[in-house]
Amino acid sequence: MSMMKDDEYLPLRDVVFNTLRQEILTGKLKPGERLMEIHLANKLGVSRTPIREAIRKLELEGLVIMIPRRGAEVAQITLKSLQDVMEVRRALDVLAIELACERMEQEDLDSLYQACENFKAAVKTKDTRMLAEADVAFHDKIVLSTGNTRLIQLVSNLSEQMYRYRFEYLKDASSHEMLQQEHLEMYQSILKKDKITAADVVRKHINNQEEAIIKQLQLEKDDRRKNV
Amino acid sequence: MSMMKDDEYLPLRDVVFNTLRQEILTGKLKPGERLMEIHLANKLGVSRTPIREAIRKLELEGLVIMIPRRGAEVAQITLKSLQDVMEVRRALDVLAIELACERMEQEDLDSLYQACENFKAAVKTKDTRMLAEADVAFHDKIVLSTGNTRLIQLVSNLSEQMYRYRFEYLKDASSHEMLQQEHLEMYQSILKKDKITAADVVRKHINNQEEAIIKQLQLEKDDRRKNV
DNA sequence: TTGTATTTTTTTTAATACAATTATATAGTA
DNA sequence: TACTATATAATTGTATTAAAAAAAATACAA
Repeated sequence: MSMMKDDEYLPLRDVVFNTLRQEILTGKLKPGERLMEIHLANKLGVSRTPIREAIRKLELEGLVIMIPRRGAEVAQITLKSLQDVMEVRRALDVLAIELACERMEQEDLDSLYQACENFKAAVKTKDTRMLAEADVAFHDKIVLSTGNTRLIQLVSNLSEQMYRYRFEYLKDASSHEMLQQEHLEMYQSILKKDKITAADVVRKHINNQEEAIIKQLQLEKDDRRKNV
Repeated sequence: MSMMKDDEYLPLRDVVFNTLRQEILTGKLKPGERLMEIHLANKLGVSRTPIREAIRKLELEGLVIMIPRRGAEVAQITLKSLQDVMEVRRALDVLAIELACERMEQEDLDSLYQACENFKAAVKTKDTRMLAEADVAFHDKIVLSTGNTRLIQLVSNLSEQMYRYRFEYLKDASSHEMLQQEHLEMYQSILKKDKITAADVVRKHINNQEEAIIKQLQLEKDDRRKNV
């Protein structure tokens, strides 16, 4: 009698997909690094088939670049690609918060306030990982409240991709206070159903992040120049 | 048949991907229809491997729903899914035209005007296929002029998905004049670099389309009720 | 007839085998 | 040395095979 918790079955291709995705987002797999099938298959203890299927999905997500008959490699992080992502994210986050102003129920609002508080607590701990999670949780609540499946999917995708850049940036403690303040402003404007202010805050929020990340990228570049 | 230039080599998986995608978008493959590997492999004269890889990509695009160990089927068209897509598209098309106002060069503007004229010509022919192509061409020019790779990818994806709904709707000749008029207004506002008007026209454009498509969906529903 | 086991078939999943292509190393030549 | 040609190895692309699971068909009992 197998005590079946078999509900949690995930095809190997999806396990591989999630694994590779995570490694790319956190930087374990570096930009430009080649994804060789046999190599990955051995490393993960599976055959090439699920590896290939996972790579197809990563390709469509833009995390991986395919060159026919040469294979896949981790997409580069460039200033341009960052700006492209941010431009789109800004538009979608503005849409999300505008819809949230229309559609959030009292229950959602309470839960959003709680997320604000959680972020505040995370700032105090200075644990980057917790901070990142609290930040994601806050933004997720807004996007989820729109009820728009497509939007939810796209934003979660884009914002996860940003972690390729953002994770480093969150280590800079000087910005934490500001993030916290902006979260509160977002909450308040949604509470007042004030779309215009809400949109402004979001834009400011994204702009700040973009700026901070660009600074980070610049630093890395300088480092490379010095150290190599 | 190897009459294709070696430069234009496309892996079978991509050929299959494009083929299936097109069949879903045009409705040859109907919502809910199962995509069975051996069947498709025989039909397209390839092995199952490229079929599977193509299905993974369609899955990520949202055109196909995967049920583990049961297989893939064509995603359903519902009023909700249409509204979700349109909500996102509206935001991204507004972004695109705003960026176009900033970034279009004289050359691009001329080419956009040409696209307007082409659409006008297509309206006269009353050939739905030509009309659809001319419409896509016009919108593509705007999006491409932004130079934002990510945006280009997302919009092309979303707008193609709309063809699942829109193709039928374009058969309704009564809307053609209006579409043509709206294209011209877009061109003119980009020419004047008038973001606000441009954004308004785009919103109106999308709203009109959404409305028309909803009407179509409603009709189909009524038809089914009567005929079955 | 209805409901439940049991077997068979179909289908997906995963691994493996083979072919085609590209990258790399080596040897020969000017 | 620099360059080309050729052989060799590594890697991707495609097909096939084998295993696992689900669906369908069948048989049997109430």
